[in-house]
Amino acid sequence: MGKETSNVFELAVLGLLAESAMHGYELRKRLNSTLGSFRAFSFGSLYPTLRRLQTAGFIASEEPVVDVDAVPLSSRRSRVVYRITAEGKERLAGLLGDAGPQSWSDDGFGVHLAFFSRTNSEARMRILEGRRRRVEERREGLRSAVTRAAERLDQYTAELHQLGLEASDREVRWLNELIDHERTSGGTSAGPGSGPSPPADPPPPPRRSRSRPTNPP
Amino acid sequence: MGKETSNVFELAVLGLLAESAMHGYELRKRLNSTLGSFRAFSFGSLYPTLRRLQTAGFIASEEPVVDVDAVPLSSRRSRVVYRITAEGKERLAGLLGDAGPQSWSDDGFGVHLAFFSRTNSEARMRILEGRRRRVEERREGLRSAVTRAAERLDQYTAELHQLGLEASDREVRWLNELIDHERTSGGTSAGPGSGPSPPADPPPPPRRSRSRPTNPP
DNA sequence: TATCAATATATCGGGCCGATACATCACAGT
DNA sequence: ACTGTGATGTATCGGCCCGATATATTGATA
Repeated sequence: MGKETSNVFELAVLGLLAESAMHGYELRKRLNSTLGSFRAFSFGSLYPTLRRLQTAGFIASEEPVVDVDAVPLSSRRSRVVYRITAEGKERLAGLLGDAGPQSWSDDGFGVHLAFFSRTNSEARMRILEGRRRRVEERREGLRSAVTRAAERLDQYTAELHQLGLEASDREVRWLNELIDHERTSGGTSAGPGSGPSPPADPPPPPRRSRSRPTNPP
Repeated sequence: MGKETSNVFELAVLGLLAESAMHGYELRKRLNSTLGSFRAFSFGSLYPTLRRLQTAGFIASEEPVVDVDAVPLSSRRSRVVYRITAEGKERLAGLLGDAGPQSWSDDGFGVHLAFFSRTNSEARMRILEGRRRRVEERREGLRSAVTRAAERLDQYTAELHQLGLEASDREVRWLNELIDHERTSGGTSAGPGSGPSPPADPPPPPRRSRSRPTNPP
């Protein structure tokens, strides 16, 4: 009976701790800079999450015990460093491969994307396609919302929805390019249980940005 | 004193009930079609909100009591109709004029915008400018996030942030046009008690349409 | 030394939501 | 007439998430 707490944080925290052990404050900074901009990870969520993960055995806390030597007894408090455990790594692998509904959500998708280099091609595909379906649905909803608002003569709302409609449309096109790229150059490992280790396969960086050159090669 | 529960729902519910009394299910449908697309209003939020508003005296429930006649004792359940009270109307006026932080949030802005025709020009201005500041901040955050992600060679995340950056940029431009329009032709919106204008002067419909990030994942 | 800002950990109240459980009703298929 | 299926309709519960808040410790600055 899986609990399936869902929890977008879980993936984010485990993913970061898998790279290197660190303490809460640092964790939160990285969360908000690296993955951030999607959502603001607050302490009120972080610490409970850390405790949950610790209770579950996915992470362990180590106070940097300097014990004797140079430290009498006070000082040397705070700065609780967390590291991922073996079970945590398994859990992380499971979460990375899980292309469930939470991975198409706005928040979940961003977090999953941030760890795409550690996600196998098949899961990437399912996540991208799921996200696309999700955004297409939103787009259709917006489309009728624009019509409805226009009929109600609510110009303000109509334009706001129009704005969202265009944004959704752009995201769908972006996803199409990503999926295209994934299909042509990423689909080498088809089987689910097949070779899980593409030895040294850096994330196939998809090209993009039609309207904006921004990133010259 | 002021509770300031914030509560985006409060404005949305009061705003709709001010137009006409209706029951929960209908309320939710309108919420999700008229204002919807920003967020999914769920029953798990709606009913507690209704109870809160009722307790506060802002709305009143009326069961369409058919009592005797044609109904033995069972049946004639469900369909609890809610109507706004005098206090509720005052509260609504207060919320409409409140250009606080919650009105620049993604959700809050959409709801406020939906009732712009009943919002006076000054509050509209403050809301639009506040929203613009908010989106500009997000845009700057995204800008540096793109750079950071590019430096980390995380092409996926960099592109996602780029997508959000462009969307934010479009929203800022859209807001600029709205604000421009408001500045040049605003001021015709009346206060709460003023008479309706038969000669037809609906919300000043600004032209153009750009994108809107919805909520950039 | 005093003070300020950043670092760092932690909790609490309350709101919001997905899931779920009930009923009632309209209506189509049989 | 019977049945079942889906829409209508009201409601609650558990759990997560977040803003606000409290409290130390450190480093820099005046």
